[in-house]
Formats: sequence, structure tokens, C-alpha cells
Amino acid sequence: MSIAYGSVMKSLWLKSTLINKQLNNSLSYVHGIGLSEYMVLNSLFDSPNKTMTRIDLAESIGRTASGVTKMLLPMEKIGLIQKESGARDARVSLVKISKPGERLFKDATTTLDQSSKQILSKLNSKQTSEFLSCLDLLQD
Amino acid sequence: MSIAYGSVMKSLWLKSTLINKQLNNSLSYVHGIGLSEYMVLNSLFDSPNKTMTRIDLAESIGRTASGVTKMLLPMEKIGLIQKESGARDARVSLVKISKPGERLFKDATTTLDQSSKQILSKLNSKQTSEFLSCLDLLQD
DNA sequence: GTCTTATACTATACCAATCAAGTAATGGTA
DNA sequence: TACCATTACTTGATTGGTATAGTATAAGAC
Repeated sequence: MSIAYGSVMKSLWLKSTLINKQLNNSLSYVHGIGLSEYMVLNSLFDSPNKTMTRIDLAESIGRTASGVTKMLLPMEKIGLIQKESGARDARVSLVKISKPGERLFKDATTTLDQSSKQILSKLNSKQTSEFLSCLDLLQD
Repeated sequence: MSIAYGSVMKSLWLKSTLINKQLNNSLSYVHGIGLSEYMVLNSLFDSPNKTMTRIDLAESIGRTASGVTKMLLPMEKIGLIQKESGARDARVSLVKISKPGERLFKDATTTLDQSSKQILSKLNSKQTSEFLSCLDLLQD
């Protein structure tokens, strides 16, 4: 018998929507940012100079350029990120995570870890690492 | 060393957003419906009388009642579903999948299966079934 | 019967993301 | 040098979802 591939994706869809809501709720309740904003901070924090172009940022979080433009506006207003000029290419506008941004990112990370631990609580450590490697193998 | 729970959820988030887009694209390109609409048809098709209340429908696809109200409007217009009255409780308005709706659902299922197979192509069958059971174990 | 509470929606306003179109800078080519 | 294609955005319209508040019906307490 062949595998019901569609069922796997249906299950993935349903679980991920529910989990998204949950993580968004805990993050926004405690830190006032959503999962998308968290991922922006995460990408910036992990990048070499804690600085990225908007295009790379968009790519790294699976959003469009215009989506990034829009979500960065309020994030800059509350001081989580800064515009960085001085690029050799005058088209690019670099984004840098600010000190307050880093602090919020670290705090939010512990919140995310706690919630994530709860979500994964029914899996043992072997299953968890297998689950992660399966995720990495998915074609997107 | 403890497991980085947050990383698992970050990976899940990123993969699921990318895969959602992809499945939405293939479904809407070929059949004119999105993944949410597909899941509505799926729930209806699987239910005893191919009929459900809007509340149950919302619950089954992880959406709110008002979300369901809105998405059913165009689906009724193009004849994929029908309102069904005659309940003993005058508040509920039952939703039934129509014959054209069933046909489209079956067609869309083969499309979804193909796309899903492609997405899961890097996993062997053991990994795929383990992945599915891990998904089922996630707490939401 | 009537009061209160709960349920099953529906409508409005809002929010987050996309797409499509536009702008400005860059780079390659005639 | 002038032109054209490409790139890195930004803006405006639209879509797909939520939250909140409202309406109608139901159900239980007294």
C-alpha cells in the first residue's frame, strides 16, 4: 500500500496553524511582537554584522519584500531595529538590530523555548531530533 | 545538553509557511480554491452525512466562526456547498457539500497528493510515517 | 411563564500579508 | 555616451484572516 502523502500535508497544515496561533499569542502577550517579528530579530541576530538587506531578510523568513517593508516600519518606531546607510549600492537599505532589540530577542527566546518545550512534550528526545531532521528534508 | 526546542518550532514555522504557499499555488492554479477551502471540503466529505454545522467546521479546520462565515459565501456562490435548513435548532445553519463540490474535492485531492509527494520526496517511507506520528503527538 | 445564561451564528472594523505597479540606482552592451 | 535590463526597494489595492459586538434562538432556574 502506498503512503497517503496528502494526509501528511493536511496534518502539517492543521498543526502548524494551531501552533502558530499559540506561539503568536504567548509572544505577543509577553513581549508585544508576533512570530514574524521574532524571526526577523532572529535572522538579524544570527547574521555576521547583525545587519542584513531587506531582500535577504525577506528571503530568510519566507516573506515578500513588501511584507518586510511594512513590518519593519513599526519595529523601527519602537526601536527594535535601525536603518543603516553607507552601503556602496545606494539602492539597498540595510537593517540592523538595536541593543534593545537584542535584549527583547533574548527574552522572547526564553518564552519561545518554554512554549516550544510544552508543544513538544509528548515527544521524547529521539523523536524530537528525528522530527527536526525530517523538517529539514522537506522540499519547499 | 538539552534540546533546542525553539529551533524545532522555528523550523516548523518556516517550512510550513513555504509549503503552504506552494500548496496554495498549485491548488488555486488548477482548481481555483485555496488550502483552506480544500480543508473545508475535506471535513464535509468525511463527515457522516457530508453535512456539518459552521461551528464544527470552524473547529475542524482551526478557524473562527466568522472566518468560516466569510469563506463559505463565495463557496456557496460557485456551488461547492449548500445551505441546509431543517435542523431542530433554529440557530444552526448546516452546510453540505454539493455534487460538484465532491467532484472538485476529488480532483483537488489528486493534485494535493502529487504536490505532497514531491514535498516529501526526500523522506523514505519509514521517515514519512514517523514524521506523521510526530505531528500527531504535537500539543496544540 | 419569565429571567438569565449560553450558543450559533453574522457584520463591522481592523490587521497582516500579497500582488502589481512604480521609482531609483546599477551594470552591461552598442 | 546612451540605452536597456536588472535589482532593491516602496506604495496602493486587494485578500484572508481575526476580534469584537450584535442578533436570534435555546435551555435551565425559579
